[in-house]
Amino acid sequence: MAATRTTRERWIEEGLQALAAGGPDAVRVEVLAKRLGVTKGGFYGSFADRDALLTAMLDAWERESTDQVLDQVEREGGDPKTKIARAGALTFSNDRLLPIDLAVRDWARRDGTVAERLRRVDNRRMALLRQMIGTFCTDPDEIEARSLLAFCVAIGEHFLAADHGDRTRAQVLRRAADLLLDRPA
Amino acid sequence: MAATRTTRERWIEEGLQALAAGGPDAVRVEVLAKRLGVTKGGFYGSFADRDALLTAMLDAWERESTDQVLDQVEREGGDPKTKIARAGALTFSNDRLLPIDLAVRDWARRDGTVAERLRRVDNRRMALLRQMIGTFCTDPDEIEARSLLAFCVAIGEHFLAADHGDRTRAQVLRRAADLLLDRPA
DNA sequence: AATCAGCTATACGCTACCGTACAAATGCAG
DNA sequence: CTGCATTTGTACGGTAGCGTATAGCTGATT
Repeated sequence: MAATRTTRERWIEEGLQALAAGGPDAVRVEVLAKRLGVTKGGFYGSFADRDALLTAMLDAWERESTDQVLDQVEREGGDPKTKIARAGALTFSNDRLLPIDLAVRDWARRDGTVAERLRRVDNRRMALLRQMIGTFCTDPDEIEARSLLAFCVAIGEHFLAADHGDRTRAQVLRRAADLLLDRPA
Repeated sequence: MAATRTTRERWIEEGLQALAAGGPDAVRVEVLAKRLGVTKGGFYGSFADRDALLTAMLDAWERESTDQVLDQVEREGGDPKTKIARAGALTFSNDRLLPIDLAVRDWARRDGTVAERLRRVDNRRMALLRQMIGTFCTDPDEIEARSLLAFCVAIGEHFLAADHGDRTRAQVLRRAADLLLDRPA
């Protein structure tokens, strides 16, 4: 084969960038082509249509945000708190994955199949959070509540525009994490 | 004048519904016209262009989610906890306002002027939260952290797809609220 | 070097929109 | 009832995007 697989991945990657920057409506074949420095001619050799690209993008995103992150966490080892902290950092402090993640979340509100994928991803992340919070908290209901709070703040933070007076957002977040993780102020 | 003002508001309302259902890209003049049972002919009598409608929609949303909610809360009175709870309910349990709110949040990530409006709205809501949490918490840093947590969970909840085993989302949220508001389990 | 799969450019038809122009309908003021 | 302002329908030109067809190019295999 000549050079099949390089380009298919480049369409997906460029599509994910467009998704992150402008939502699913911004994923336009001709725009991606221009950004890749080609015309859309070859696109339909790799994908049946625009929808097939969107599906492939979601496949790539799902794989990258679960297995890939979890594999890396396991490989690097460490105690539970360290591991979960690293898993969080790999997703929510990742300049590449975070904007895609947020875009997918909004997309999921309008598309059932996207919501289904997001559910799979979020369930794996919640499992990690439960595990981490379970290291210092015994009541299962409270573990669940704290995990939800932690997840919601990790996501919701980016959808919130409020100021905090003298404090920076990062300072307030640090204090919030202290509360959730039962660390003394 | 014949019937100028009735229709302008109907365009805005239909636009907000479209925004809630499909994001800003779904606000299309010809689509709204069809849904209103007219053609787009009259649209350009009320609005210079599509962008003017988007601005008017944001004006209406901003007014409705701040002054209007706060006025109603003040009118009905009650102690601080009751008032803030009602303010929250008027926004986040409002089948009309909530989807618009979420759509605006995603929009704000991509548009500076929208982000600026959201900032104004969120700051007023945060002020309410601080006030409520200040009734039982004295450390200002902790008030800020708890307020942020509360706000993030109110928003983030809707961008999260995770399950909770036997529990319902509502049950977990109740327990999370207990934690944030220092209510014993 | 010849071959051939697979990318690339170009051109086409089609649809959905935007914004404009203008004539017809409509409904209120006097 | 008449006149006038405003809305409405229709038609138009223009842009952007999808998906198809097809011919040209390119680089790996033989």
